[in-house]
Amino acid sequence: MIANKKSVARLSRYKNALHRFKTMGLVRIFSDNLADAIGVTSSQVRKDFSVFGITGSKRGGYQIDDLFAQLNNILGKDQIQEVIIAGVGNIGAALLKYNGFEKEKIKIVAAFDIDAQKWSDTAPVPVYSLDRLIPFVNARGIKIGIIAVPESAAQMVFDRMVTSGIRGVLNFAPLRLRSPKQCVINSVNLVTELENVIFFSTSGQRIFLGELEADAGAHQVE
Amino acid sequence: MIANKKSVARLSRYKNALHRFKTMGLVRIFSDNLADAIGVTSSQVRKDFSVFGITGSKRGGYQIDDLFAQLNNILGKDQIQEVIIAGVGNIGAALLKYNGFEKEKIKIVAAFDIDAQKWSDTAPVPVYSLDRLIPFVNARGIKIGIIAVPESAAQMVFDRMVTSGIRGVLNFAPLRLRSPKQCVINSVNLVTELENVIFFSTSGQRIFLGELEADAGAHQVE
DNA sequence: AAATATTTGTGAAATAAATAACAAAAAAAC
DNA sequence: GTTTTTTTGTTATTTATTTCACAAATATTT
Repeated sequence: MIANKKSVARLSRYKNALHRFKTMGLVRIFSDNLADAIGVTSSQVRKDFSVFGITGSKRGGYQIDDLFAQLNNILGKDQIQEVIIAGVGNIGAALLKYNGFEKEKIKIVAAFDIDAQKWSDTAPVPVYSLDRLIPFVNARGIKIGIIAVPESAAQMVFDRMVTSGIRGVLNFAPLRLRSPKQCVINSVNLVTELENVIFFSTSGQRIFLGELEADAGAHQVE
Repeated sequence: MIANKKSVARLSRYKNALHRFKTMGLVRIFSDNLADAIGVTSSQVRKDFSVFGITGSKRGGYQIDDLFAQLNNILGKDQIQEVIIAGVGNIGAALLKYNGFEKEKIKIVAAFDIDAQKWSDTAPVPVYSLDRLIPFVNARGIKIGIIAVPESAAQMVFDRMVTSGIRGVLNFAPLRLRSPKQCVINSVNLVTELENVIFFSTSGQRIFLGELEADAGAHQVE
């Protein structure tokens, strides 16, 4: 099984589309439908499934419930994933309130901030001092963290996360994090994402965009 | 000039690193330094520059000020880009307050929401009824929009944006937008980004991650 | 029950992207 | 002023990803 980042991201998108097909009352689905729903080719869908060992039935397509279960299994949805956030500023606070995670069995169990004003034991998701990050993560065995602190604090926070046993980080700070220990990092830079839109919609680069059904989902409709 | 999404995203990252080098007092820089700063190879840096027609001096490297100006020029930073947001929920509100856009000459000039409670003419960035989106964008000639509304409203909002003349959209709703008119779409799905981290940090996929210095910046440090 | 139509699964081919390699240029050293 | 060293710019190579194409399988129709 040789997965790449894009194929995993697509699995997530298939699952999303699948959910909508299911609510529409469908029971089975074909690679063609999924392809159309997320904007890739049907070959791509089948190849992705092949990579992850997902199989359907020839001529019969895929049973939605079954496919859904397989995707959830691959994406680690058999159990709730506990996640922590460092930084309760604009982005951190938005993620805390965001209700899209819950239905994906992702649970933000705590947030940490340097600002005492933000601390709260009683909030729906408690907010603690950054000093409590390491013991908390250690004690709870949390493996995933989100970095939503300013750039200047990001490396320090990341170091603490890695020290405390976190193995994967979603990073919103615009810099390259470094660590002596192994840790998966996925960085999202909102400014860059917007700059991309600006570049491709204002430059004469139209021709090449059609092929740009890329990672984050950039595409051009005709 | 054959740009792809990744190369444009990297330009943005080079610029960021460059800014830090400049504040450190440096005047010139080599492809090696930039590569190290953002985590790619120096070949990649030079190749990117080559694609966009950026040149330095052999053995002399690049003058930071000059390079900075060229990058800004390519990324359309010679003039302020006016942007609107649809949806003032968690993510929309966070983006409104986010101060990372301003220094990139991106200005959010208005937001639109269906909820009258959120309307305000006097806020730093005014929030209007969604009904005012089309005339506002039309009158001001806005070309870039951000979609931060729930999935169920996203297609409708997108249609209005395209109708009103918007040519590029940064979309946070988890679905594929469709339009009969040409429009650049860049979709960011926060759940998917986090799922990616979870997948690669919990599965035994370590081996392939090293090569995964991908689009959104995912990488694994040793 | 046989014939037909459709869709999967997967290697092969094509395309795209990243890295390596190195000649040419220009600082720096001598 | 010549030699040496270093770094760019670009072409060639390698690696990664997507698409094509079609045999094999199985619903559906007759």
